Amino acid sequence: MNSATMNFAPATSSRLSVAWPVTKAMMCRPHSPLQNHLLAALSQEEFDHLSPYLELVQMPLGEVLHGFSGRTQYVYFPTTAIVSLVYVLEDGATAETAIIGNEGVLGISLLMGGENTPNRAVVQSAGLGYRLKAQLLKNEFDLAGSVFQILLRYFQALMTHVAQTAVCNRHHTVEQQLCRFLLLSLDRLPSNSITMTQELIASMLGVRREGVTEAAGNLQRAGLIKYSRGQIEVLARPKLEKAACECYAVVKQEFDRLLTHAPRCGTPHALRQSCA
Amino acid sequence: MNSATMNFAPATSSRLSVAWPVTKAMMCRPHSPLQNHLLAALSQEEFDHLSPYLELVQMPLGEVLHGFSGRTQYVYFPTTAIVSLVYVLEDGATAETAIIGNEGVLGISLLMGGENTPNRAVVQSAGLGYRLKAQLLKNEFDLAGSVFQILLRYFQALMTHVAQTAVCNRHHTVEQQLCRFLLLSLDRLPSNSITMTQELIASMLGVRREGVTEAAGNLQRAGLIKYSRGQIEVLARPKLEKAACECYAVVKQEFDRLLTHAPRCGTPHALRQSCA
DNA sequence: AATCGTCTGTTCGTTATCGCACGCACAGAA
DNA sequence: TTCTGTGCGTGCGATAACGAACAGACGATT
Repeated sequence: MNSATMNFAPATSSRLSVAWPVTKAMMCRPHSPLQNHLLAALSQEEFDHLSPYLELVQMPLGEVLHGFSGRTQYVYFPTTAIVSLVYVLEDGATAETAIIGNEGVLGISLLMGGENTPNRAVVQSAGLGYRLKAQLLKNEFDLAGSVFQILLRYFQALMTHVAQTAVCNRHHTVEQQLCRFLLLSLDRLPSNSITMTQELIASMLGVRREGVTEAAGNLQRAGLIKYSRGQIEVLARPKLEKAACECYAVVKQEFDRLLTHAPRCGTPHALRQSCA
Repeated sequence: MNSATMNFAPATSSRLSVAWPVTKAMMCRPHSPLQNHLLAALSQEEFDHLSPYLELVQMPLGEVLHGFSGRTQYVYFPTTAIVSLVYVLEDGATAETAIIGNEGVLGISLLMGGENTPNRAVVQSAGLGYRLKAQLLKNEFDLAGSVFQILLRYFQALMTHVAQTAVCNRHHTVEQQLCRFLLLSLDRLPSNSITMTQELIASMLGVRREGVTEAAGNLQRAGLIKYSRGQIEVLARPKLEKAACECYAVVKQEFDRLLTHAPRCGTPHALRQSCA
């Protein structure tokens, strides 16, 4: 078994052994479902219809939101949390195929006919999010409307993301992929700081922990990042973008292209309407 | 530049330099749109609505059905052809992220808001297919209905396929991936024979031609396959399935699960109605 | 202050794949 | 038949990543 896979191997447990707490910094700002771009992109009418059913939930590091066995009943709209779609091979080896943060929704495939998904969704960065009974959204979905259009656009962008990841896995070095990963994570976080151990990153990228150590060491010596015990700070983002493979830009551009009507996190509700 | 990528490097040309002809064997059987599983799964009413607009087209090897530049106006329903979604990196390196044959449709992402796709679709195995002006299907799509449900299920299965490929790229050997590739191709072909050079397979898998030569040689010595100058014959499919990584089975099962209502290729039209 | 668990740094031998080069075999054309 | 192009086999050094083992460094707990 690949040592980089140990994090997700204990399928019987729903959590990793380590969990970063939800800090006060995460809580002090007023939390609103509108921090999730998809929810923010709904029309006023559709949002009002769903909002009574949105539950604010903590999403601690390592929580497995759904997997092979559990019949998931919720879709999750992360606001400050980041979730990874992790495929688990028979031998326990893992690899991330997509990152879902405040730009997206987790569990959309539940709305498309399947009752479960062939992957696990693991919280990659602790934070908050809103969950919604999947059936409620499915009702909306079945009636079509703008919810429908938005979700489909998102699903397409997600597909691009996954596919680009596949190519990246084949052709790019660990260091390039680390840069891509950090940038994609950064785009879904409010600060320049990422809370994530090298061991966890390794299991996400599907490589050895030592490989991440070496790549991260190079980036740190070059002054692009600074890190210590699970805290990674990005010092020179432009340089990081140059050090990354093109996969990052491709995915980002595709998301921007497809989801430009979704306003950024924190846009006031009133303003939002002018976008419609 | 990776030598395995040369096949798709000349973006100015819409074809590879070599094209296998559409043989008489491909033409002698009566061709019907119902050989495509998605078309066959439509209700009688929806099928009748679309069928006047379906055009039978040849799909010669290497034809680029759509890419970055060309605004594609058609969706393609292959019947005997196989199309690969090929992602092309900046340096010209290529990797396939999905295979589309008579079980699916090419260009569905055009219906979901995007006008182009971030990949190229290259005919991997010459054959026939039906094309349809994308706008016509989009009209159906916008009105919802069972077309809608079917396409979404397919899209989800495709997503699984792509994602599994990403994992496979990361963790499995060339030989395992070759087996997976052959099996997935076989499932979309009527015989035990695959017409494909090792060079082409290499560019699909994103590996060197020599790597395919070595892996294929192993399989041939073990009696699983027999090949000569672009003709690959599968002699022992069960053994091939054992030699493949689990990615093949995962993808196949997911397609079966999501698309069980789509009858097999060649099912008479009358029978088809009983499935609705 | 001492201890312990976790995170990170480093080394070493092994392996898979790469990139390149060359040679052979077969099929169709001259 | 001979020539030529294409497909396939093989060998070789280089490289990236692997697997394993261990050492140091830091933080939290006692």
